[in-house]
Amino acid sequence: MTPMNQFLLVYRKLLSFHGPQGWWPIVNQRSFSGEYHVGAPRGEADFFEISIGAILTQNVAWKNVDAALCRLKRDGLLDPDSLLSVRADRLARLIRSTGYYNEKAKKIKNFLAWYRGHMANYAAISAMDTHALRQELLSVNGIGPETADSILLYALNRPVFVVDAYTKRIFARFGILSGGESYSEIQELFHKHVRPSVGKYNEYHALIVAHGKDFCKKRPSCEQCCIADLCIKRIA
DNA sequence: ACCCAGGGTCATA
DNA sequence: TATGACCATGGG
Repeated sequence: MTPMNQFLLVYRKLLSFHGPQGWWPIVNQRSFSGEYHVGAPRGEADFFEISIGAILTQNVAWKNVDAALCRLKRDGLLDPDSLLSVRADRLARLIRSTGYYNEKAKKIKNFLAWYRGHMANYAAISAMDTHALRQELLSVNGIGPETADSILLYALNRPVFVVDAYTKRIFARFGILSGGESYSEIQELFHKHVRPSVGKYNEYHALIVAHGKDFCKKRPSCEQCCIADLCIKRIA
């Protein structure tokens, strides 16, 4: 009997301990197979709102992003044409709560320029190959690997695993990773060991973030942690 | 008064 | 390629 895939084992433990996280469009219904149905983003509006959210949430708590998105909606600005025409300083003021607001206002403008430029409209994007699309996103100044993959997974329903600092920290703590691996090396491991599934990748990343905030912080507190038995470097 | 949050870019060696 | 400075608010 082969030992259970560690990546799947951790997924199951995190899911049963924390429960479904309800990140971007999720229905949260259990199917008979035990999978979660993820509400696929439908159309340009979902794609756009999730992409802007992915940019705004860089290195900041989601709560602050939600407030900013609400302000943009309130002023009727959360669509491509409005955000293209709004002045950068007004945009920055509206997204103040997300921190780095001047940088992020530029990033949003850069994303929009790409979106409206060189044939990259929604129909073209939807038809694009995932790898080519990822390269396109990475070419936008302000969109790095994690944001690009978040957009691919959560806004465009592509089976791409999103790696973040928690992922590295948690998996290094029980010896699957050394801690020195690159983003793409870690991503390849997940792609290899977790069968491609938009729903599972969606939930897994959200669970890792939830777990990281509660337990596997920089100053860890492994008591009551559902994967404490897997931790090699257990502190306190 | 710290520390951290659903990162990324740029300059430097 | 690998660090370090920088961006900056809000909550604990």
